Amino acid sequence: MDAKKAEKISKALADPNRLTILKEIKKSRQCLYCVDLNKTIDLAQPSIAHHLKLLLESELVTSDKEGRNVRYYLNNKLMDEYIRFIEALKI
Amino acid sequence: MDAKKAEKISKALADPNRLTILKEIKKSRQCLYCVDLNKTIDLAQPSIAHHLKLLLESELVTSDKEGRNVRYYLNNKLMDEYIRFIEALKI
DNA sequence: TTTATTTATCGAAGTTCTTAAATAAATCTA
DNA sequence: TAGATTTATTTAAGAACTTCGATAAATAAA
Repeated sequence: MDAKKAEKISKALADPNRLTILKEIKKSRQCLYCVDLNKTIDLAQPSIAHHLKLLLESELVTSDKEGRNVRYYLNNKLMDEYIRFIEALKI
Repeated sequence: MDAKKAEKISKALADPNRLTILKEIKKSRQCLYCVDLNKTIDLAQPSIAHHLKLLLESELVTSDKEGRNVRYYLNNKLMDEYIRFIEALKI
């Protein structure tokens, strides 16, 4: 992973609501419907949509559509790559 | 590590110049003088001082003074804690 | 087909971040 | 002590980010 990618992922992780979203996806086991987040997180719907978009753009999460719902998944592989980047910073 | 701390570290990592600084500290083996960064990074001195301050506040780096110079060190232990936080996000 | 539900987009306001010039503070050297 | 070097602080401008209301788009349900 290059620094530009690590920067983007770090940015995606640098917000309390986005960290909460990631935890919620994990809690939901494997996937999560967007509509459920609206109940959990105290933000207006467009704000949540915005955060999900950033998470998707960072590729930390993936998604697919099921009717009018959207399912979100954690990208464990990318998280591992990010971890390896941080590891490589260490002495 | 709690989410608030992880958020702060993520913020510290979410900038290209700060990532470069971390790499330079690593490259310098163990420690780095601030004055050397001014030669390596194409930023004004106050900007570099600002980034170093953020890195110190995140605790990703530590420092000590040697005369009028300042030495910077990577905080490997905190990096490990951060890595564990990311690990815990995975499913 | 009309209505309801879910998600996305646009635009604007407020906040935070990045950067650098000016300058101060600390310490070294001559 | 006077001047040079290194680092920190203040202030301000511009860029980027977060948030939400309004609204659009897509699809499901009645």
